Amino acid sequence: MKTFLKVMKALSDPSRVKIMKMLQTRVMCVCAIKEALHIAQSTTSKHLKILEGAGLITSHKEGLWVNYTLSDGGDSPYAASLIGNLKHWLDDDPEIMEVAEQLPQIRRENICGV
Amino acid sequence: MKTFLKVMKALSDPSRVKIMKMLQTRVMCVCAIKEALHIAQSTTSKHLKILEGAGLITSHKEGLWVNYTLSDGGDSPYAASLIGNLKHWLDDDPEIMEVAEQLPQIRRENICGV
DNA sequence: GCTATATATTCCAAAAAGACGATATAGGAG
DNA sequence: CTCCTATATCGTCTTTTTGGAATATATAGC
Repeated sequence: MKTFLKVMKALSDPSRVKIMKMLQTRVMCVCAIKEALHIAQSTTSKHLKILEGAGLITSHKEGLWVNYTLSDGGDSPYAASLIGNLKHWLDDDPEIMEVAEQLPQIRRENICGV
Repeated sequence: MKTFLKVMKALSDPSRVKIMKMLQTRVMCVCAIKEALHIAQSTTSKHLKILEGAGLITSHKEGLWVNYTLSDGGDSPYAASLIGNLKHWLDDDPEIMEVAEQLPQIRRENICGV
């Protein structure tokens, strides 16, 4: 029950859903996600932690950065199912499309001090 | 996005998940659900409204009672998917099993004034 | 009409979630 | 070691969610 609720709660917030949809396109570090969503860095970190705790995403350190990717869902069947469904869900949603459109311009080189 | 979030939020609460699982077994009126979950009647009504608003359940008046059943998911593809998945999810969950076990004893005739 | 019962709604207090600034930690560069 | 940058955590505030008592609504029976 707990693992199920974690997945549902994690996907109950628009920012976190947007993060999931962005990570479908490509790997992103915290600063890129924060820039894409126009939210504070601390807020971004917290959202990522919730998604990771639900088994929906995984983090990989790369020097100073932390890259986040979609999880393979191995931790939780609930996460696996939702990850799969989200691949084709919400693609025509206005909010998601808006984020997706500006995504190519969000590059780590332009945000972080390289 | 909104309809998706509604489904996720609706399923983010243990009582509401239990209601979904009980309705898989049979139709239930408000008083039976309240009795099965040991929660107040107003709380029960509110949970049911949230589930109904998400397209996960539907209500049918039968005289003084209101019977709730699982929705067919026609309103929302997200609801439809989750309704389907929940059919085989959480069957071995301790909390769900506890509720399921006492379900046969919860009959309207024993609770309401007939 | 009146009474009783099932459900819905309102109101309020407690708990949880969300956002942000400030601070702490970690890892690279010099 | 020191400085700088990316990320995580903490403290605080605001907003939302939750639960229940009280009240309102609806329907059946008389």
